[in-house]
Amino acid sequence: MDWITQVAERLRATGGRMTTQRRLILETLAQCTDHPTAEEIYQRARQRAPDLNLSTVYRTLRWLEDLGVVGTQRFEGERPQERFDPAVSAQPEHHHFRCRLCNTIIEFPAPLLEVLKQDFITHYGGTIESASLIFYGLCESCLQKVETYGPLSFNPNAITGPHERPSHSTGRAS
Amino acid sequence: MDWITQVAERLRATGGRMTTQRRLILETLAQCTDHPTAEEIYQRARQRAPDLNLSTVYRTLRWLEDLGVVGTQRFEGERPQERFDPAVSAQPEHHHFRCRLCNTIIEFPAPLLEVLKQDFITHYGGTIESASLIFYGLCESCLQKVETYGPLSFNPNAITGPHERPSHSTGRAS
DNA sequence: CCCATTATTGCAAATTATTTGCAATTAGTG
DNA sequence: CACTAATTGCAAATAATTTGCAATAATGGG
Repeated sequence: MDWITQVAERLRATGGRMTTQRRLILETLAQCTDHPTAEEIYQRARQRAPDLNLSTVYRTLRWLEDLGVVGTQRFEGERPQERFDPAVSAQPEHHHFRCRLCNTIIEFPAPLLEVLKQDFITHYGGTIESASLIFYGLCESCLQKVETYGPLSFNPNAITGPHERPSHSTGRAS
Repeated sequence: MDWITQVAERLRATGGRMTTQRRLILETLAQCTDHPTAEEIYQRARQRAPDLNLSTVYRTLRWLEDLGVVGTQRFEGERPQERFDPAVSAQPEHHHFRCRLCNTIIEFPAPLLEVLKQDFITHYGGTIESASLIFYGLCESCLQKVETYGPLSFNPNAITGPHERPSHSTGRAS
């Protein structure tokens, strides 16, 4: 039984219905190798069904999130939007590296994290149900480029001082 | 030299000016033991200067963020808003545990994370410049309560099925 | 110590991501 | 095939955050 049928089954079990739109969104997700935003998923799915609506995409994504079929991530330095991670059901515990220059995301397992969790509980008590670990840095290929050509001028995280932020200025012409 | 003077100095160094509002916001931040939202900082600061404006709070916070004086965090399951962390300059590398029931945040150091970073680089190359680690679970005191009284009914993360999300419904009366 | 320069503020309006009410549609059931 | 309730599309509502602009205020120089 393939992934979509599996999801459909879980859906039925709770009184849900498998619709054309939901199938389309599931198929779109199945083809993703990245971490798209709701808008991106909408655009990709829309190529096959132009009258698909963005609300439907959001509703479907929230539903999949509740089902644990997709995960959500927020990355620093981005517009305050959510990215969806179609890979959670395949590899429940994976984490993310994000390249500050090319924005590539690398998913990696971190079994050692269990030790960190245990450490935490030993000190503070309680229980840990889930964990989110994100590394930020340069991926190998961007690192090479920087080493070859020197620091790239469009570095989005460059600190420019208090009154001149890269994207959001204080409202004065510079 | 205290923290505020230090920040002020860095500000001057880049052509910035220390204003009443900025000092007020800095003082407010210095008293925080939690991770407030911009709105919360605004409300607290406003008690001493009622005509302070929310935009000013945002602008000041972004400026402090660029300076590395405050950090920002987004927690799962919250409205898509940012929380600000006044503790970053004091302890640059600390991480967060968030209790799913009482929302308490515990900050903890994780020296072992260095091993994880090294692990990653060994496998994938590149460099790691920063890391964000968040644990979600129950804090010791909520765990006790749950063990004593049974699962709490208001569990905000409870999975309720596809068509009935806790907060955002699909638009149908249930 | 006052003035000029220019960073900063307050305000209101704009943006952006996301959610929601509702009438029309449609999947699944008998 | 008809019925019922889940789902959709649409448009409008929220909510967090940013921005343009005129007015204000901090600093450096006379």
